[in-house]
Amino acid sequence: MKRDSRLARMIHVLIHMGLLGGRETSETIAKMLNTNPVVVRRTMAALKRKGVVDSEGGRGGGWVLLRSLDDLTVLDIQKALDEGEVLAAGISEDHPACPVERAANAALVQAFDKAESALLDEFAKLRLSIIAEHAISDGRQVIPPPDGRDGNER
Amino acid sequence: MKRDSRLARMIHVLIHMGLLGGRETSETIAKMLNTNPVVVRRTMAALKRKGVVDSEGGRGGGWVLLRSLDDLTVLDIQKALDEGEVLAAGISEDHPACPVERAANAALVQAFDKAESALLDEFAKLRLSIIAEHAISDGRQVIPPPDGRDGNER
DNA sequence: CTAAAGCGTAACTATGATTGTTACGCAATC
DNA sequence: GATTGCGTAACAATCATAGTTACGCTTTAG
Repeated sequence: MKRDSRLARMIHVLIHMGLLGGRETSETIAKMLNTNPVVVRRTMAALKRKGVVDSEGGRGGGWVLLRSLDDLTVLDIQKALDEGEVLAAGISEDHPACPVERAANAALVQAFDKAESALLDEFAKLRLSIIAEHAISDGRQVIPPPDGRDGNER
Repeated sequence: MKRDSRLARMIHVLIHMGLLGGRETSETIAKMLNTNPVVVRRTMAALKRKGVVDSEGGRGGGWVLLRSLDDLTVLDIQKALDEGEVLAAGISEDHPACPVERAANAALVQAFDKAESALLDEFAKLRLSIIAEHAISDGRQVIPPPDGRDGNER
């Protein structure tokens, strides 16, 4: 449990939902992510607020994808999750009045901003539909283990 | 205590050392960073291993800068600290055999790599001597508080 | 040669973030 | 009315950075 994997997990799930095309319960999605339903609801809630998915309670309920995979980019998901900074390194706040600290921070922030722009530009280019196509052509190469497991069960 | 601030702190310290030009004890440096000497030694140890600074024990000991500010870039410090990944987000490892997860991760890694390249490129452009110059001209603008404090004491 | 100054480290605690888990309330459907 | 499923609160587990205390070793002043 080291880095933030919410973006990766949500992309994974949304593509599955787009390919399956129906309604998935948190329980089903939890199995895709090898976790439990509460974690799924927690993260999907952000996507619901931004209109990417919707949920219905009660019998026969679950989650539906509101937009097509072709209409979603990784950037859309990143923004919908509104996590904080994307970069792991940060500035220092030991002596805010020290000119040296201020100059060092200013230089770093400038570099971080350029990197973040580059990242978001790349994210904008990544359509979920394209990733789905790659998954399908990759899936043809993958020989699943006889029992359908992948060595990652509890 | 949120993000990794070691890079920012070390740049701050090295510029001070370059400007002062002498030998600084961990105690003195700790005051610059508003922390204590053990934290300083811990982080400076990495820079010592890479030949950026050297240390001497015993009376009159302390830390010396081995290279000039003009010969050091932020990238040099970043590499010397050999921290792990620079990016906060990561991939998912819930079902390594799932083609969708694999495709999603592959797309993300590609984007992360480009952003990291951009960041390191920027770091390579940032010479510590330039940052020091900015600090000096900024320092002329800053009117220090009468008692020399900056509101960040313990 | 003794004492003080400094680095080098181990060990432990504090803090914060994500993730995992349990429990319970509410809505919808059979 | 019983089951299914979302919505949340509350709490524990895990991990990384940072802070702190303690002790050993080396160097130098006197």
